[in-house]
Amino acid sequence: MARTIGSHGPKTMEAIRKAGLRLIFEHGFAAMSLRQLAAEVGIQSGSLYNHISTKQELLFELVRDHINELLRQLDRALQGKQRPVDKLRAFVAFHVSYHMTRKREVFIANSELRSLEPKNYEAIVALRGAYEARLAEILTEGVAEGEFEVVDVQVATFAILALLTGLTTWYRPGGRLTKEAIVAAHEKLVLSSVAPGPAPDRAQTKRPPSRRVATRGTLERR
Amino acid sequence: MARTIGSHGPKTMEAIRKAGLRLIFEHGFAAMSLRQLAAEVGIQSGSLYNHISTKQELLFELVRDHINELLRQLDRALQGKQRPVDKLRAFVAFHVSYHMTRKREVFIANSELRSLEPKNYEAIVALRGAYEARLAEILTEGVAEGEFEVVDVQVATFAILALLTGLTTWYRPGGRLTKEAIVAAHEKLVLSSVAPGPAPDRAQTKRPPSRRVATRGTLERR
DNA sequence: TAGTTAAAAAAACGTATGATCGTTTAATTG
DNA sequence: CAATTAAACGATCATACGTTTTTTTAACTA
Repeated sequence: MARTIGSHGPKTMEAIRKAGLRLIFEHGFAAMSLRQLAAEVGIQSGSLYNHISTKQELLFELVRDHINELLRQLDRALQGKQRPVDKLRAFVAFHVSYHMTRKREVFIANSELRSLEPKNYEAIVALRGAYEARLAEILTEGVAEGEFEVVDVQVATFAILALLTGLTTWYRPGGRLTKEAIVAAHEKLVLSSVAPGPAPDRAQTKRPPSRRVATRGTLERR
Repeated sequence: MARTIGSHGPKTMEAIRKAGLRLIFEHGFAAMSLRQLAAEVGIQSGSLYNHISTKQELLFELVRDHINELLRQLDRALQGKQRPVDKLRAFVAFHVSYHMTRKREVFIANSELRSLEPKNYEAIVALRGAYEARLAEILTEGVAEGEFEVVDVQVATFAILALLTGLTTWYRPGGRLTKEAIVAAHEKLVLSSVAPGPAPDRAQTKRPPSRRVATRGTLERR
């Protein structure tokens, strides 16, 4: 017995990616074995090599394709928006909605960078940088036009991204809140966080001078 | 040749923890081998078992002790604070300052939950819940006293924690910004994010009705 | 100082891993 | 329909893993 009746390359590849995504999410890249993955797909582990050349390639492509799709859809969501506040709102709505359905990919893209080989790592970091740049651009414009106020654009960019992405750690479909409520909650948080003007109890608090800094800095991600 | 001259249990244990922290951070728990760890410490891999009983125990204790320390110091930072806004500011300042020095622990505590055995996992999740509860409590009080406004306390809690913790992914000592500037940037973001009142351009935006919800929900973490 | 405990080295155990390779069958192509 | 390609099976390779066990030496204790 050899080739299974009904086998079809593209279909098997899809099953591999789907199972890989789940197993890496649940166990981690290193802890997922190819025997485990193959069993999940319904083939023998040696057969995986008809579809992927290495285990590393599977991880790389899962992460890369996720980020590429994210960029594609973000650009679509931002289309036609002119004012920074509209862009930011669209960014938030898109990010939250999209990430509700990509919990696994996001977690893996954050936790498995270290499992990527150097060349792959660099490619992924560059893609992530492109996504971050879009938000930084929105904030920079908003600050320049007086619509936003932040202490530091780069810090705000990373912080807001973290805030928005954090939902993947707790969100589950069918929970207490509707998708719309969650989007609304994040919109309020984010749009308020960069709103010009005082934070609570300015009259009784000492705050650093309000500085509007719109420069890119030397901050690095790990 | 057997016992090395100058060996001292507590000291070796500390070296194991330190090396373990770094290697797990850099490679992941599953990808770090005990031979690698032992080499880093300067002993043979079998000798590790004089100090730890299993590889799993090492991970568990690293994560558990980190969170316990976090809780201890948070409570100290909140001491004497009465008003919600003061508590929140103290929370932010503490969280940001503390996490600047615990980048590795934090990343591991977030990405290696899945590497914990069920019993250990539950213990850690409970500890994390205690930390989250402290922020949720502050927000709830603030909302009840009219100092804060959020769409949903639980969502805001998780979002703010994510925002504050996100710094560990990019912060490096000696970067462009001083520690104080980073704390200030986060304070502005967080305190503004829960500030009562309008987000930018209320006049031109449709927003959901402002609801002050202070209930605990059924949200779950992964 | 003899006995005990601690902590290391060294070797081995039982099991597991990513990947290779040869064979077999199914599907496709001209 | 024969030949080719695709995709699977089954076995194996070379290496690695967490852990155990025995031995050896250092440090401590009474």
